[in-house]
Amino acid sequence: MTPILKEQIKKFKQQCREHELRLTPQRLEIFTALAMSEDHPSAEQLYQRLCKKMPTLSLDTIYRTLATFVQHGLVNRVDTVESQARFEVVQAQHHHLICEKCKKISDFQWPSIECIELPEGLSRWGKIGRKNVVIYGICKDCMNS
Amino acid sequence: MTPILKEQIKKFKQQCREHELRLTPQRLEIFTALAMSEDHPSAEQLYQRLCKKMPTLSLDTIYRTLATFVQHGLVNRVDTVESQARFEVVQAQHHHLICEKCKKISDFQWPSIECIELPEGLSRWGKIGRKNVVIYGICKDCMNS
DNA sequence: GTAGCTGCAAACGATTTGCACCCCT
DNA sequence: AGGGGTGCAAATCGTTTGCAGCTAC
Repeated sequence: MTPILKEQIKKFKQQCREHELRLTPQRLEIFTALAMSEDHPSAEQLYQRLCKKMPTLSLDTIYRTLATFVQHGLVNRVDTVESQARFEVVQAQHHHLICEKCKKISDFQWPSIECIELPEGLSRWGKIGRKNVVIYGICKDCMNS
Repeated sequence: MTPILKEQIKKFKQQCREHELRLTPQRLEIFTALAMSEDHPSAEQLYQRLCKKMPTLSLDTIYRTLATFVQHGLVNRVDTVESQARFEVVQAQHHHLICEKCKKISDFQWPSIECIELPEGLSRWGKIGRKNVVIYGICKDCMNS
């Protein structure tokens, strides 16, 4: 358990209190598993990772819990063209690299994009919120195989 | 029928020949409807738009046809967090504005992003392909209501 | 104590598939 | 003529929901 993870869990517990969400063992396990994952897992994948440690946990609870977390802004649902939804713990603003072959999603930071001038006329569209860049490509692993 | 649309259809027919896809009335209608749409419709929406003009057309055919088009690179499946997939005819590289309230997807061009330097270290990930920016916000219509 | 959670099972919506017939090439 | 394409209906997959019992607060 890294210090970063500890910090995330501490913050999670606090956020639960703030949002009046009960801190159940299931929620804690689901959040922890998601925070430890680097691969933006689907609900199904989280279920498979957790059922050893918590055999009574049901897939429905994962779906419900993730939906609750997303609603309260603790977790992001990641946009992909896949049929299964993928999730990540909300962290600092970041962007995604998606390998078109193995579909693996990796994160990267790109703070300077916030300073880049958007095309003019965009402000006519409405209120601009967060920018999210997705770069598609082929990851190193897939290039070597 | 605008000249642009005519041109798109001409190109579409040629692409069908190149990819050895049979040019059926259904495929032509589905492609045309999608090319005329500005709103990145779902399969269901296309179905509703087409069943007046072509009452025998089935929803399955739309799904199958769209999948075929995506496979052959004539159509893009657009990333969203919605349960329904959305589609667009492949055009010049462009990016998306998504209204967080009404979920409407609009296009915008941003050619200069290609010239912007990516964060260093990204090339270590693998081969970089296309960049896709999604900006979330609130569109003018939703701000006024 | 009680409202919010959970687990179960059944329902649901989007998409896919097997099959027989059709029609583009 | 023949194989790809279509329409129909049934199956599948991811996800959601109703309900009864449980538990964190």
